[in-house]
Amino acid sequence: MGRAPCCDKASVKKGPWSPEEDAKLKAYIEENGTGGNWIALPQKIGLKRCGKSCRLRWLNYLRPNIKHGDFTEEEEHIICSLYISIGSRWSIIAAQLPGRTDNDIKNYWNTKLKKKLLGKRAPSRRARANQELGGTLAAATAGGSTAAAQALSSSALERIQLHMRLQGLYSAFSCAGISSNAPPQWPKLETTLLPNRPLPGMQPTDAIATAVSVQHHPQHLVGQTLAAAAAAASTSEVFEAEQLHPAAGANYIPGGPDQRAKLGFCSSSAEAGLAGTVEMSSSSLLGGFGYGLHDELYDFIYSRCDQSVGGAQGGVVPPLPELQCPDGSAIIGADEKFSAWTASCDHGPAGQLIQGNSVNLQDYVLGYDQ
DNA sequence: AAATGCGACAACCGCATTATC
DNA sequence: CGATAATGCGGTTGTCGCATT
Repeated sequence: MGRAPCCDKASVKKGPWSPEEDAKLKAYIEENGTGGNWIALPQKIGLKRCGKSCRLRWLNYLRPNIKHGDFTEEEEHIICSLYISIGSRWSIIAAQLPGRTDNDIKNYWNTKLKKKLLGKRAPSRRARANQELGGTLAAATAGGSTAAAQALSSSALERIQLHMRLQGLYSAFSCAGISSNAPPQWPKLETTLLPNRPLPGMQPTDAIATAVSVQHHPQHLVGQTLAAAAAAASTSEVFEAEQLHPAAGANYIPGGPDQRAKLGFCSSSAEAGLAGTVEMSSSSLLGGFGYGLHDELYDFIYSRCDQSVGGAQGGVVPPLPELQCPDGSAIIGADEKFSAWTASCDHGPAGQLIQGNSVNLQDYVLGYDQ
């Protein structure tokens, strides 16, 4: 037997909200609040709407201080950085951008930012490229974990591409001697793959809990903000753990160090001596089983490396498998090859944004706190 | 001028989680 | 402690307007 519907579909109005409906809902909530019961609210005020619909309308459009459109460059930075590190956890990302809703950010990412950063191509070419990339990834693991590569979600591929693109761009700028003294602004995705990682195929519940580690400068507020966001995302387990293991700092990942992978971004090496750490466990952030994108990446990388280069040694990130550029122009493997390729591509505005190897979240946070 | 394609965005749907009884 | 209801969240769809053919 299926789940009971939250409302009577037949008697509920759907589609765009009228100004009258908006006014009714807004007036009631401003005066009385939601009353802690969205389901009953529409009946109270005579709206033929589902409670969920009312909630969505209020949260996304009617509540005070909502901003729409015109995302700033700083906001784009934050969205990209967080997307790389935690994926499509839009509510958490939205928590970093006051006035923005998860729906807004999601739409902005899907319609603009993704294309901007991953490169906009004609649909047919793009579709072909994705197909080729997927096929190449699968082929790269032939004889090994082909299934693991094939199982790599489109979101994972997207983030691999974004990561590679950003790193490629960074390398290109570094090689050119640009911005050597400029403040770091973009994340360098730091992947620390620890040894003794269980092999793919084990039960999800045994899978490694991946942690996103955001290290920050002591006086910066980003930690507080991230902490608030993470707390809101029910990651209190990690924070409690950190309090219990203060000495462990950034290296503490619940569940045992020998079965952990860490994938995230950190501030520049010039900011070494970091005092605070915020960790978000992928077991809560990336899915119920703690088996999410990072694990997919790990599976993919290691299913290849275990055979070809003997796996990771000493926490060194193995090179990504050889890939064919989406336009078919080159076979790429090592970062420098990809850098050369990306440098030759049309990066659009994103290219102007890449200047360093880290992200200065505190600047944005301070700005929005004003 | 009409048809078609495409991008942007609002809204819906279903699942997961949390709260309550 | 289990069942049920309410809420939160992310993916997907529908619709509208603009651009192109």
